[in-house]
Amino acid sequence: MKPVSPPRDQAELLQRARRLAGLSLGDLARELGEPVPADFRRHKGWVGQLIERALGATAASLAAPDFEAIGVELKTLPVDRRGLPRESTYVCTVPLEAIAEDWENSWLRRKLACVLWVPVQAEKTIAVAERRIGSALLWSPSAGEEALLRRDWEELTERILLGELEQISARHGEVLQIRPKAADSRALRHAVGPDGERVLTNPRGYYLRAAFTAAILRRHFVLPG
DNA sequence: AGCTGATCATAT
DNA sequence: ATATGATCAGCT
Repeated sequence: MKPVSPPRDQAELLQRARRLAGLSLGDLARELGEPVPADFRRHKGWVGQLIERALGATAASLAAPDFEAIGVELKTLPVDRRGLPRESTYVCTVPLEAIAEDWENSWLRRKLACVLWVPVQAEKTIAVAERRIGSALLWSPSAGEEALLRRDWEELTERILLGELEQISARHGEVLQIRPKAADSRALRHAVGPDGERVLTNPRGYYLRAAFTAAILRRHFVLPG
């Protein structure tokens, strides 16, 4: 593993990310001295961690952005041959108690304030080492995008506060959804119950629907700059 | 084919 | 234990 220093500013980060465009995962793994898994069944975070190292992410602290000094979060985006996202994107854990926050101060909003999206081919018919990295884009939510996120977040948060978490499924939310996020379905966490009591439930995460990240990619191709 | 609920590895 | 990085795999 060759260490890469953190980028000094956003321009340097973007420049580094653009260099990766067109490289295969095998190329980049070889540069970094990393073995390439045959599939991701037991290596689900492999691509993200490879790109982190390549760009010099400060993987030190947990609750901070990937590039702490310049306030940028890194997300790889698994795309098909057409360049469209195949999967939803995990954002952060859903707080289930002690939720005394509003949208402006929410964990979700902070996480999404500035994101470097790095598209990576993820079609299973392409061998992992042959999958190519796409052109990265540095994104902050537009007013419209933030309004959509906010509406979903406020609706979901209200239901959690009312103790209705068990009634929330992945079908709720237009652009944002809540799904399980844990080692397995036996993992438990405290949450607010229907009568305000403490109950145990599965940990959940916020995910961006693939249609939403597809719109982000589209916007950047339509509106360059 | 797409989506939802479940799951896997690693670091701290 | 709980956060990070996500993809898997069965069902509709």
